[in-house]
Amino acid sequence: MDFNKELNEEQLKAVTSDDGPLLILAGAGSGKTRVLTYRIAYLLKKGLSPDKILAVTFTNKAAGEMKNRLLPAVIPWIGTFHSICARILRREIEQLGFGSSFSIYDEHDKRKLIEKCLKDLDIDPKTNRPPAIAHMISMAKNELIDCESFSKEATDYKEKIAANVYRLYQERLMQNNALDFDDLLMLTVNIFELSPRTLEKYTQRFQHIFIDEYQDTNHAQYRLVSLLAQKHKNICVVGDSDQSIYRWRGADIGNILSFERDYPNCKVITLEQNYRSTTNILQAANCLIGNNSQRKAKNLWTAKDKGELLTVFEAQNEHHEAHFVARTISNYLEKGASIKDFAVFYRVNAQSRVLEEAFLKEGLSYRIIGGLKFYERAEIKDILAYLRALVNPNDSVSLERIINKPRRGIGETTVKALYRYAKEHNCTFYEALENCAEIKSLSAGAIEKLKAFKGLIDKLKEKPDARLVKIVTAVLHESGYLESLKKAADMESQNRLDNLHEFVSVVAEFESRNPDCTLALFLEEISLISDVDQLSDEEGSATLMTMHNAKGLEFEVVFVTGLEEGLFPHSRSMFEEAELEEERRLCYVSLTRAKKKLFLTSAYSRNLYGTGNYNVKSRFLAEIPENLLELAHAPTIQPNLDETEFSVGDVISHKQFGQGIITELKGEQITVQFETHGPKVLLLGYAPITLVSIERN
DNA sequence: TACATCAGATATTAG
DNA sequence: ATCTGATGTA
Repeated sequence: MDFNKELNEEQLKAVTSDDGPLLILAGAGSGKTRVLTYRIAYLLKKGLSPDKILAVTFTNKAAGEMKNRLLPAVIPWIGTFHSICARILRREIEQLGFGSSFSIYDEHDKRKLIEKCLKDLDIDPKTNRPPAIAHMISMAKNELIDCESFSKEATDYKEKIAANVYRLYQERLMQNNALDFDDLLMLTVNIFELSPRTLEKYTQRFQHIFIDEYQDTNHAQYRLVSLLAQKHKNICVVGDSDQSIYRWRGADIGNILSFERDYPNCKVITLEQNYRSTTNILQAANCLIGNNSQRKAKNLWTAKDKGELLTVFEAQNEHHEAHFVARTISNYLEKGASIKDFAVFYRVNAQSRVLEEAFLKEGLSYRIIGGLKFYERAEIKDILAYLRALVNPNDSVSLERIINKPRRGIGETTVKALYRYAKEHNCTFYEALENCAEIKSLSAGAIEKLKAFKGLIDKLKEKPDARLVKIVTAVLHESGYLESLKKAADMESQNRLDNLHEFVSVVAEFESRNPDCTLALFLEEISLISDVDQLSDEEGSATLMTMHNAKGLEFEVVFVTGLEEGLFPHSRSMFEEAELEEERRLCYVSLTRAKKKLFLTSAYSRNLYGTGNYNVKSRFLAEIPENLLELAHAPTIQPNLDETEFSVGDVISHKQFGQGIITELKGEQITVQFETHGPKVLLLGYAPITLVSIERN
């Protein structure tokens, strides 16, 4: 690393700045990752020991990249907040009464448990929706509010209900020796606040702390950082308030805005030169974000050329839009472009399917980041539940999941009887299973089946030191899981078998990377994996992902799709100013991912979740100066209309524009004179129209 | 008592 | 499209 050669003046200042609090306000594409890694390298060169550093990144992938760049130094404490907290908790959580082999519950497990709590508290899930309650609990945890204080401060009816659920939910988590994602943060803070000795151990160790994407930290993370940094005050945070997009997850933009107040003697360095995008792209982004009132103005600039204009395409519907994207990429490829340089962003995962279809039709290879995640597929969750149950027998959510998978004739009534027994005897679900013979209400047959199940678990548990692959294959075979899928012999089961096969190779691969890894550590790692973590630097495909996942990435050519009111900005976030501004920041993040060329697409009509919508163009399009935009000429398409043929003179009906008469037919283009909207050119095969009457001479 | 089947509600963004 | 709850059946 040649600091003087590879860094600009401000970057160099940031890298070589003295000890003490340091705030780096880094605009999009201003080289913040580089600055962060170089600063760490600089400190190492000055003699700082690598194990005195704590570096928090937003994804594990970013952590991996940083590690690679810093080779040969090995920095043991680099990771996301969640993975670092999990690591601390494995060592310290016994202070709070949990066991160190706790399970980590994902959103799905959490929802199951909350639904169960509602049932036990006799709360109607129709009037008190589990997701809403889960959200309230999650927000409370992010604010470090425990159920006692939550209960005390609950004023309205809904809050009081949520407070009761919170209490029971927390109780159940403890019984199951399980933590949800929010607990990882909250409990770590709790330990540090309860035990000054423990805190001392870590503040002593972490002489230099680095936090990336500081604008997206929530209160719990903020508190954690404050506690850890209080001793040495060598805290370097990097972020950009214009890129804060996780308010809905508790992120508080105020954390970065008040850093200077929190650390009065801090040094502030602003990085305003963008090295990524063309002037046009950057100007578009700057103008857009200028519409936010809650922000500190800054002037992001680039030395690059103007580059091309941003291309706007207004599609008839989502298929047309997807086709445009795929076709446009094809055209680039014919001219020699490389497919890995293309990315398509969308607001909601549900948009990906149509894009996927278009890519398949066009013969383009693509990969989708996020969406239906590998580890969320039922069969994978099943095998993971087995593994979790082996590590943590208290985990009743996992036990219940597998108790009748594959079918062993243990039904709902039996499971309920076990829960009742556990409650009456104040013991765990597993202990109820152990003592199932004592349960009066169970038939001899049911008891036999339960005993057989418990025997299976115990047998699998016998080899805790075996190799991971061995344990996994033993689970798959001895549980009868594989066999039952093979017997089913339909397409879906075959698919599941393939996925399980893939899972075994994931395990094998993991094991070869971490030779003496335990099952518990393996489980922890995969529950904290993020979507972008799985994004490899693959050469042969375009990337499809949500705008949220795009944070921190860059591509030569970017398509931002679905620029329609109600979708982007999303209907759930367009009526409150703070939420709307977050949508705009999300748009800003999306635009600034592009290096050379940006396409912005929208559709007149869009089918989402099975119902049609007619949307107007997103306000974000209007916020970009017109002189930076050009309209796309639609690429040639193959009309895919077969049943109905149209002729000049026919009356057609369009859901948005109403009735109209066809005045011209030219190839796949039809011109329609609408009664109320005037003339429009629509594309046959994509236009959402139906024939009303035929008027031909 | 377990399980197949069907109708009906429900759906942002994510570690 | 996917999951839940109700209903019918062995």
